Amino acid sequence: MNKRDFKDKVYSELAKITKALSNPHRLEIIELLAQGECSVEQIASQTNLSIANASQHLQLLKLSQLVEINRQGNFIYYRLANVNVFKAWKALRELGVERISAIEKIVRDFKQAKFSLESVSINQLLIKLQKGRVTILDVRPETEFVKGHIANAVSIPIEQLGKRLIELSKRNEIIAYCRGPFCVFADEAVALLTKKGYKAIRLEEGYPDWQLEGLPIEISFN
Amino acid sequence: MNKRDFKDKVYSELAKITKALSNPHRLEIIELLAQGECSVEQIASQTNLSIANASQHLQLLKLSQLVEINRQGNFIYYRLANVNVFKAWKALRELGVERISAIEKIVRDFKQAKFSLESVSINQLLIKLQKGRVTILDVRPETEFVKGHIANAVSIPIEQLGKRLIELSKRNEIIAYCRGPFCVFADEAVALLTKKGYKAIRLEEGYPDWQLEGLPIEISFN
DNA sequence: AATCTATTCAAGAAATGTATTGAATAGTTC
DNA sequence: GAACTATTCAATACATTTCTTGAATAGATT
Repeated sequence: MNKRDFKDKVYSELAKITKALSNPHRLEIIELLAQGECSVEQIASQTNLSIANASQHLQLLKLSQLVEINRQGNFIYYRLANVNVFKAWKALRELGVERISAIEKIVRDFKQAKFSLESVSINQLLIKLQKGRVTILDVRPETEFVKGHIANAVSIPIEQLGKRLIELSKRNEIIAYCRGPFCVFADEAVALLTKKGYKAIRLEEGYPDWQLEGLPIEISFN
Repeated sequence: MNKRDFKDKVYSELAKITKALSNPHRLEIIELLAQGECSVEQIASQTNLSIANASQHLQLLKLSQLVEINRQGNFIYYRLANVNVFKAWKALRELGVERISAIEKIVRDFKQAKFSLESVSINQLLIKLQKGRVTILDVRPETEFVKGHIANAVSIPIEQLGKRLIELSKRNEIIAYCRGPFCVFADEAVALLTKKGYKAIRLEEGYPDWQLEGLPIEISFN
């Protein structure tokens, strides 16, 4: 094998992995799995794909060793193969947000119509926590909260928030978080809470980013 | 715009950027540009592409805002748009090296035949530097050395190394480096130096990794 | 063993990505 | 401004990716 053949092989393997990531549905699946493992059906319904199509994408991700499976009863649960998968996803996300004005514009257009554009970063949240008087609110679906959440966070899934406001104290500032910067659950929560007279702001990043930093998390067992 | 449309748009933009990276030639081009800016012709010859084909790939990278151009006289020089492009490339590289045994195997098969598999990391090099008695040797083409290199490194391009051994002292340990983990210039250098009685080992990472860490570099002007 | 259920497979149509070729362009030099 | 040079464009052929549909499979439950 000469040097050129060697290079061609290495880069084409690398491209295979990158190709496995370079599809909108698979990127969304990666973000979803970063919240915790999911069955095929859950993935399909969360991402608006047919079951067969979701399965096909998952096969491809599995082939590229980006996800792994875990059979439990009738269900097959998929999860990210390891933390580097999320790291690569995050690097792409940051590249996207920074470089491609198209994404920024899409996000701004969509949010500006309905939501505040303000947010706090993980580091800013840590400072606020030291000072106290903060409620961390997880507005993802409860299944995701159960699989792992920021330590001491309260779970009120976004679609229940309207009915469960009473559980939140007006004396604390509320920091709402969700799956990540492209997820609007937290924006919806902040919009509702602000309207009802709460002081609320969203966390810029999502649960997987918090977890990646090695910050304290909790997992619910039942 | 509803929430589903919003997600579809965001992820498909993100996928576009990722697609721009997901081709073996474009990944190789990114790595090459991480060494410093290059003209189309240089890129084509380094990557074994036809000029027209290299140009086509570069157009695509430019369209995705991953690279930028700088016209000087007759030549158009391409460079990475910013450091996040290299960061994303690095994240993919690390994902690849760790997850895909195929890459590891290709690297091992190719190198084991000819080269030592030993290497030092950037951190290990920093420790060695404190102790002294180390020569840092840049074996990339001189054009790349000129565009930026590790501070105090000596430049002897790999194809001149045989004739210029006299410039190196046998009293120092020689740390050879090149473009990155997939580049074999440093391995070739270590093989030659070891054969000639020098104590030599390669740096695992490449110049762009060193630069990304914010470690001291030098740029030659002329 | 028969049935059920979640998931995967297989085939085909449509869309997208890639390399090659030769012509076109835009800027430089004479 | 004519000739030159580096780069890009355009058209084509070919390969790859993606979605849809309906059938197949593998494991769990009865």
